[in-house]
Amino acid sequence: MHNPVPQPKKPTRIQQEKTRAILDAALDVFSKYGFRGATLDQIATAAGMSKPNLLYYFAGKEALHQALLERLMETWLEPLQKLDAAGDPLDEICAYVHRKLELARDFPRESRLFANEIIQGAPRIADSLTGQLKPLVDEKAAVIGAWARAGRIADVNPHHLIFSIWSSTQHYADFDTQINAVLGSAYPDRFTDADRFLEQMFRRALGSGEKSAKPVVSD
Amino acid sequence: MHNPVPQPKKPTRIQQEKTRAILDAALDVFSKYGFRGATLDQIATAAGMSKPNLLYYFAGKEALHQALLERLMETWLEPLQKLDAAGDPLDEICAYVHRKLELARDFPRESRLFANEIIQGAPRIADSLTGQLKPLVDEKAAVIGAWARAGRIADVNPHHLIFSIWSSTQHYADFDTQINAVLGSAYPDRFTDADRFLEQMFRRALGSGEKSAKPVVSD
Amino acid sequence: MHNPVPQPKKPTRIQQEKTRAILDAALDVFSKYGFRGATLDQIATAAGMSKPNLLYYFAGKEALHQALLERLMETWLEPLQKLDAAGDPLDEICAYVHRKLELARDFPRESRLFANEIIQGAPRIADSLTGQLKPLVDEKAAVIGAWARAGRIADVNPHHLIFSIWSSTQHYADFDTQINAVLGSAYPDRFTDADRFLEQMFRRALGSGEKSAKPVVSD
Amino acid sequence: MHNPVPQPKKPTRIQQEKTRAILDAALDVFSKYGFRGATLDQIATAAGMSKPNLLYYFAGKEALHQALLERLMETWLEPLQKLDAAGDPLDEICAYVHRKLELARDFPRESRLFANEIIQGAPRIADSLTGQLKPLVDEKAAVIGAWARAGRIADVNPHHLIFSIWSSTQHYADFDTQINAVLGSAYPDRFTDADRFLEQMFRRALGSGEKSAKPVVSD
DNA sequence: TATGAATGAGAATTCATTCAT
DNA sequence: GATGAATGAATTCTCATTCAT
Repeated sequence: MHNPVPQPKKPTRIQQEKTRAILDAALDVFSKYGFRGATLDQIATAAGMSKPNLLYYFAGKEALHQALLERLMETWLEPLQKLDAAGDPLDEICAYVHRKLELARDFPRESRLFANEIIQGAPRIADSLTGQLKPLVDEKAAVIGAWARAGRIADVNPHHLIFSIWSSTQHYADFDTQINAVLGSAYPDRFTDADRFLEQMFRRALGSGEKSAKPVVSD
Repeated sequence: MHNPVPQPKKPTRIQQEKTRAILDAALDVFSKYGFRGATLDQIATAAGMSKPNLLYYFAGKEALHQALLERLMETWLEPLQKLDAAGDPLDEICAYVHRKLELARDFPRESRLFANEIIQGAPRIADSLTGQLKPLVDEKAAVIGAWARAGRIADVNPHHLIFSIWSSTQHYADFDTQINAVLGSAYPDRFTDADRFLEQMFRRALGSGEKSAKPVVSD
Repeated sequence: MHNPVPQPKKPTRIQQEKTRAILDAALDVFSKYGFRGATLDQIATAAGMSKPNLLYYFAGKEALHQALLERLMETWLEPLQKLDAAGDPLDEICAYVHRKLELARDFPRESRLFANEIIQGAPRIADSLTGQLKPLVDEKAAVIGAWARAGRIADVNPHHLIFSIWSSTQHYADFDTQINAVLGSAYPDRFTDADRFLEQMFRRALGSGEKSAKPVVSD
Repeated sequence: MHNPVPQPKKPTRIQQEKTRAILDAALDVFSKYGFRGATLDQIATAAGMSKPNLLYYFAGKEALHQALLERLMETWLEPLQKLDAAGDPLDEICAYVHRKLELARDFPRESRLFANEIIQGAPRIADSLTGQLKPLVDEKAAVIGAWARAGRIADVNPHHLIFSIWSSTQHYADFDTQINAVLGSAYPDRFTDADRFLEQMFRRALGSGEKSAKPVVSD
């Protein structure tokens, strides 16, 4: 009965623009208020259109949220996918940390949307977690585990290492408000410092002890 | 107009019990669904009473949420307050990590309530952040900074160190669903492994290089 | 989440009255406009209360409609259930016709509600049709069939006889508007004439030929 | 303001085809869901065109429904019009029954559309009922009445006889769902049996008693 | 003609809060 | 203290209709 813009062929220019505008507005609102807290009114207003018009492009609130999450998942998995078993262990891991931090800096709304969803039990994304995320994490954890067993990095639990990378980077997006409150808005360039700190931390934590090839120069 | 609890002097036992039950139920529901997603019906049912009865004890949804957050703030600040400038730097920091992880394990609902609030811009807790949290963090950051400058720990940015401790520990409460999805429900005792991993990580990251007093033997 | 008047014990007086008023109003409106055509606004207004108040007693439009249909089914089956295999065939059948016509006269709204539901494919009552109605009809059709085979009534198809009784009696309720238009509102006492006509018709149709025991005196 | 079909002179073939398609689709949908329950979306989809396109041919939902009813009325009156005062009374009446049953078999959607309209108070067809239907019925009732007074058929109330013919035949279209539920989908050829039954019934009911010219042999 | 786009007027339902007992 | 009853203000979603091309 609903007519979700039948575009078996090619989406019109106007469709693309509107869709983009809606998704952007929805990301804004959902990431700020959560699924239940967000209202279509807010989103429609933010997207510069009427509510029925918004519903002309997306079947409903749920569908809109879903569309956001789906687009998000790819972006979210990509940094870890790039972790290369053939690369230098420490460099690979630090590069991963770096990419994740960039994501937090450049896509904080996406990060918060994701965080909101997970915190509330992932009712709308649970499948992707076990279907896409888990296999990828297991695969990369195996890579890291192999590095550790080979003595190329310190002997750490790979899964928990990944968790600590996730949390310490995403924190800058998700808990932005708190960081602002603590650092003050005058604090310049928190991401540069965060990047430096995290690289230093993970490099030292994982470096195989005494022979830290690349001594981190902090400050 | 509203008469929260008539006698400020001695709250009846019944009053205390009811209040306790309501706060517990509210914590359950708010932490799971967020402020807007939670309904007084859910909370009242979970607390085993009628909605009007609940509203006899708390002036409204907002007030109930506020009460939870206020109680929470103390608990939340305590571990950091215990960080002792006079203690051994590494031990103090590791003890802090440990206490935070215990909080995440023992009070995951509180952690999620807090996370929900922060992610959504802390509309109801902003004052506490700048009024209570910031001063404390600044104070302890100064302590850590002094340790670093004295060469007693590695030269790290104290604020970002604190952020990384917060995030990597709270992650086990806030992103519990995701961790479950990745580790599988069969994974035993994730907190033990997390504790071991985090201690190892922070000890290596902060240890002043070659003379790591307490070499952590994981596994 | 919904609190459909938790009356595990005994419904309050006020509950009974309101429930009664709502069901009555709903019958009015549903029978006149069909399920989709009826609005809760209409029903609530007709019941003399606000829409949310109505929804305090019934979980929703669907549930309200369902409640009506369920109450209806009993009433609707009763006349046929009374058809007694041990009675005089013609008398039994004529009594059934009579009872059905009385129902049409006294409960036209119920009849129209039922008709509306059936005409539209019985989406909300299909189960009752095959679960309750069919067995009963089959049973009574067997009785009639036995009478016919025994030569106690004319040899008619019992199922189609039942259909003709249903249709010719319910017609006076369901097609009331049309009958009014044809007969004019001045026509007195259409049910008396209908009763006389139907009794005559079925008696002659079923009477075993020449020896019509009870000659019908029409006019 | 609205320009239904510009050229009243020669409707294009395309116009005719579209109009036909729309009316057919509308009949489908209206007869199944009632006026309020039907949506233009459904109808447009069923007619294989867009909603605005449909509205190019018909001024609105109301107008479309009206158009259907008007076309219907002729078809609906025809069988009764053919009742010939000069024919054999019993044969004429049975032929009428037969034609009505054929209509029910061949045009069940039309029958249900009509039934829906009447049951809901005929808000959109009341005029036709008193303007066209009533005169015709009165005329034919007079014919039947004359036959009865002349002793050519049993002495029955002509109007109620007509009602019983209407109801017992249309029942097979309008209450199709119920009949299916009772007879089961395996029941073959219900219209043949219905025809036999109804002919038998009306012939016996109207036959002038002892000298039933054409004894009906059922089964 | 035809259709993608847009919308205002409902309609169902939810929910925090108030009232009365 | 406690609760059944009630409601106004949303909030999501539907749908007939209109607009612009």
